[in-house]
This record gives sequence, structure tokens and C-alpha cells, in this order.
Amino acid sequence: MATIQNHLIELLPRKDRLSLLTVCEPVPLVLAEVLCEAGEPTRHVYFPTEGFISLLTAVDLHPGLEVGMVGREGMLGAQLALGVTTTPLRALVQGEGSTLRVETRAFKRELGRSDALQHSLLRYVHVLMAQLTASASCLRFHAIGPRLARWLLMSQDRAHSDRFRVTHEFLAYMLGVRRVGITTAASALQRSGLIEYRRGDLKVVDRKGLEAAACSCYAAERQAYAEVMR
Amino acid sequence: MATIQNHLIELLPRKDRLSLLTVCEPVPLVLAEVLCEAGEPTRHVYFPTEGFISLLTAVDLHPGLEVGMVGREGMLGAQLALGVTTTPLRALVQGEGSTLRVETRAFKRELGRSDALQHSLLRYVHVLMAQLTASASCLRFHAIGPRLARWLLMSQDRAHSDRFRVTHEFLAYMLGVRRVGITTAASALQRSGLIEYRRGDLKVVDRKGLEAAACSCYAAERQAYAEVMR
DNA sequence: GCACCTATGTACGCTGCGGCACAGTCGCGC
DNA sequence: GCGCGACTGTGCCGCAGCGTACATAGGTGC
Repeated sequence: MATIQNHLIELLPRKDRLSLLTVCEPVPLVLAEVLCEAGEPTRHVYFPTEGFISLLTAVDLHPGLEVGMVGREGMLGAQLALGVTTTPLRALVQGEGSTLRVETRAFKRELGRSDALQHSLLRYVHVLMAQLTASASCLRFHAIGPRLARWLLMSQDRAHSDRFRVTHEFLAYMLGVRRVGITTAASALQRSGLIEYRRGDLKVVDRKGLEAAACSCYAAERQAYAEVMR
Repeated sequence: MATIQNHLIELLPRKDRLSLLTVCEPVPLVLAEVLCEAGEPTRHVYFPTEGFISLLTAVDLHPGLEVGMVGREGMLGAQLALGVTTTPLRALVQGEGSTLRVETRAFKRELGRSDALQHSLLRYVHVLMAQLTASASCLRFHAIGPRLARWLLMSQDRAHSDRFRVTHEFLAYMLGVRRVGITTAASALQRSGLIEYRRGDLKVVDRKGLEAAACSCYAAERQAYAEVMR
């Protein structure tokens, strides 16, 4: 394994990294797989190397509002560093790829062994908090169009690809809106030449333009990450 | 100081608690005071003993959407346990009272000294994350009325009083809606006999009724706290 | 090539809330 | 006790997004 391709792991000192890697097993990220149910004990933690994962919260009848994303810049299961074994979030594979997986018990051992790992995770928890905070205000104030643009950018950053397989239906689910709302917003973006799509296959055409169309939350989150994780 | 009246402190082992208390200084919580600006380095941490603090996030032109509350069940500044010295949140005193304050450097020393303190704070961070998550979906899906009811209940829990000094204007600011929206929702609650108010003086009359009127997020958050903090 | 399912486009009425404006009304200070 | 500012109530208009329904079109399997 020449490059590990997960930023949190890459940032570890060599010794800690090698130790952690001995308990990592590479597994594929399969689209639509649920890696963690809200409220259930964490079985494994995941360090994505390709593809990404959505963090969803349930409320009343709507069971899948996205409040965060995890790609190779982060990990799933950072709550273990907080000493808790559950999260209120559901983790859904969003972009196909691969990940390193670690069994909870083994990971806790590594945590006890490596201060660097512990510190790195705690900082990442802070990034997650910033994401949650940004999501809150974004959900309250921003219109579907800019939110869609932001979603596409964030996904692109994590998928490392300008194409995804997503339907309007699915995007609506993530953003907590009607499918029709997505159709309207997406066709506006398409008419403006920012994206192209057909039948579940979406392509980012004009990234700069999309950034201009996205709400401020996109830039804010990138900055938050950069500040804390360096 | 017979009872400390802050739950996080009370939960510490005697030795750690006494050590922490030597660096605490009691200060009053003054209404409308800003204890921490978003993005600025943390100067002090606060353990409220009476009264409470709102955590606000800024977005675009609206500079004060509430995404969390801190009362004697928690603290302000838990991010220090994560190894970061800023938060994206503004902290505004909401309910008059008193708090124990600790200077950042001294608090870091205590953190280094007491595993119990560190662990307790990390768990509390998890509670905050649950609050942020709940806020996100609540902001997206719930109408003003139920959100207002929830706000009143959460405030009452932390203020330990059935009256507060709040204007519609102010509530609108916290909930991220128009003042008129609050007037409408509040007068509905008043007509139903759940609350009474006049000119900035609000009183909870029927708590049970208010609980029924509140959105599910209220119950959800209480449960999250109970589970993690015991 | 036909049937059927999935994805997308479009239409229509409804409602909660936004922006705005203005009218009472309470209470404090002078 | 007068004036003024702060607080609350009400009205009007506009719009984004909701619920729903239905129409079209691409893709798949037989």
C-alpha cells in the first residue's frame, strides 16, 4: 500500500500509522449500504479512501436528512474518541469506492496507544460540529438551488470525480425537499450550463459556476476544515 | 460552597472537583452579554450554576440563529477538550444567573490533570453534537409554534423558573423567523392557556400542555442527554 | 417490438412564512 | 401628565415550496 489515501491516517506519525494499519482491513464501499444505524452501537470505524458517506438524521416521518459528509478527508466513527459508542446519525454510502475498516475494540486499543490518533480524531470531531452547525443554518435559510449546488460541490470534492449516479428522488431525500423541487432546481442549473444529467447520471460541467451558485455554506465549511485540520 | 450546582462539576471525583474549584471564579451571568464570539480564541470556559446561555450561529445576513443551549447541565468551552481553541458559535447570555468561570490556560492544566474531567467533557461534546443535529432537522421541518414551545421548555429547564424576560422580537431572532411569526404563534399558545405574557414578561402556565405542543425534538434531546451523561 | 419500471417534466391549488406597513398600548422619564 | 420609545397586534401581498396528479421518455426484460 504505497499511499494510504485517507488524510487522517496520512497525518499520523509513521509508527502510529503502521500500527493502525495492521488492524485495518480494506473493504469496498457499496452504494446505498448503511454502515451505521442511528443509536446502534458502533461495530466498526471507517476511513474512506475513495467514495464517500452521508450522515443522515431522522426526524418524524422524514428519515433521511443529510447533515454531514465523510470522504477521505475524514472518518466514520470518531465518536469513539469521545468515549461514546453510539451516534444519533445514520451513515449511508453515497459514492462508491473503498475504505479501511477497523473493528471497534481494536480501534479503541489503537486510540489508547496513540495520542496523535486521539488528538487527530478530536479535531475531526470539531470539524463535524462545524458541519452540523452550518447544516442547521443552511437548512433554515437557503433555497433549494444553492443548497443543491453546494451538495454537488461537496460530493465532487469527496468523490474525486465530476460524475455521480444520483436521481432527483435521491437528492430530494438528502436535502429534505420534494423531488419536484430538485427537478426544478436541477433543470435551472442545467439550463445555465453548470451541470448535465440524464436518468440518474449527473455531471458537473462548470465547477466555478457551480461555486458561484452555491450558498455560502460551502466556502464556510471548507475554511473550517482547513483551519482545524491544517 | 455547599452545592456546586453545575452537573458536570458535581459528577467529578472529589479530588478533581476540588482542584478544579480552586481555579474557578464565580461571576454573574448578565443578560445579553456575549461570552464568546464565533471564531475568536476561547478566553474562559464557563460552568453555569444559574441561568443559561444560547449558542448562536451566523449565516449571511442573519447573525443569530440558535442551535444549542447551555445551562447548569453543561458548560461553555468544551471545545478545549478537543484540542481546539475556537468554535463557530457565538455564546449569548439568555437567562440571568451566575456561573463559574475558568481562565483557559488554567483549565487546560486541569484537563491534563484529570482524566475524569476530560472524559466528562468529551461526553458532553457528544451531547452538543446531538443538539446540533436535532436543531438542523427541527429548523428544516418544524413550524414556528412547536419550535417556540420547545424553546420555552428548554429555557425553563435551564432557567429553573417559569418566567423569563423575552420579547417577541428576541424570540424571532433566536428561532430565525419574523417577529410577526412569533406574535402569531405566541398568541395561539396564550389563547390555549399554555403561556401568559405581556411586554417582555413571559410565563409558562401549563407545562404539560406545552410539552404536547412542542415538536418531538424536545423529548429527543432530553433523551440524548440522559443516555450519554447519566 | 411490447410491456413495464424508473426517471424526469409539468401543472395546479394550497399554505406557511417573508417583507412591509401601520395601529394600538404600555410604561418610563422628564 | 405628556411624550416617546418599546412592545404587541393586524393586515396585505408575494413567493417558495408542499401535496398531488399525470404525462412523457429512457431503459430493461421477455
